Amino acid sequence: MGRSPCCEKAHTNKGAWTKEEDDRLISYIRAHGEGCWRSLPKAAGLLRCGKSCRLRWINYLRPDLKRGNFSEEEDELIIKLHSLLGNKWSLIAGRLPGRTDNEIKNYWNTHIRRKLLNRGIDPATHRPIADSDGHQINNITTTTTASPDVTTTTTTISFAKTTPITTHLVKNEVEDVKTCNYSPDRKIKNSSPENQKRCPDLNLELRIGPPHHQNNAISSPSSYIPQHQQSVVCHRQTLVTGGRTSGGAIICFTCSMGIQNSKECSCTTSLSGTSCNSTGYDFLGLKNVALDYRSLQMK
DNA sequence: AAGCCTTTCAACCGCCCCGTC
DNA sequence: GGACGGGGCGGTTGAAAGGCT
Repeated sequence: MGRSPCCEKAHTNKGAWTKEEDDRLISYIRAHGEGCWRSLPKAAGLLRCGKSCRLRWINYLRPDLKRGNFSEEEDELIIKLHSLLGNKWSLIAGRLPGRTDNEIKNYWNTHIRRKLLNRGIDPATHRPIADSDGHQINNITTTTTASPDVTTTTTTISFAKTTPITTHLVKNEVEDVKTCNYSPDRKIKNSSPENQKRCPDLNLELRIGPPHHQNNAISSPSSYIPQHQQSVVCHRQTLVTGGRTSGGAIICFTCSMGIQNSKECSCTTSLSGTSCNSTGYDFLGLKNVALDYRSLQMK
């Protein structure tokens, strides 16, 4: 027995929304707020599927939407987040106020993909595209600068036909992702074949800077846990080894993303008052201060 | 001007997760 | 513990707009 359809398809409109339908939806949500999407169309007098109403509201009618072109900063943030999260458009959208997952997804497919290809980067893997012989077509050089608080590595990627691209990576940011089977969304099965396949694609060749030495744990690239052994074990290792330190506090990557003490994290640090919170660790601009994972999803 | 091709993006579809009973 | 319903997500589609010949 299949599940019941979300709406009576025979009596619903499809396709582009009319101004009148938009007005009805807006005025209904203004009056009653977002609620049960299934019953909303009937209550609002719309011949639309509830899901269609939700989509229309979220992607187009919401008052806090930022319309217009993406800025260069937004472009780069999307690229960076995509390299870490993959096609998790809702999570990426959560870091771009006023943008929707659908909008970012479309923008990725129409603009950023091409932009990366022009740079000689495979948009799926974020790795340099190899030539027909399998050789990478670029040169990567790195320089490292150290300040008392943070070690910053500058990676310059040179292409034969394009201008150099320079990325600035804070020490161990990439390492955090490499070693941690981090799953910001519980839909990502850490141990699933799909995810295990995807993790190596997280720009891993850009692992830069000396490995982190903490608590006699993993200290060199060669001692990373083999991928097939990663999962909870890997995660716990990462809690110790993958995080950055600041003032002696060890910062769990997962905590830094605001997911501590969830199923993804069993470390003892707390956002609400101990090490993580006090450090102000800024991962991709994700200041952990008051960062709630739920807020990433925004919707 | 007309026809064809390409690009863009709003909207749909099907699946999955989670909460409730 | 299992069934069910609602909501959310990512992938895909197709109409409209723009560009090119």
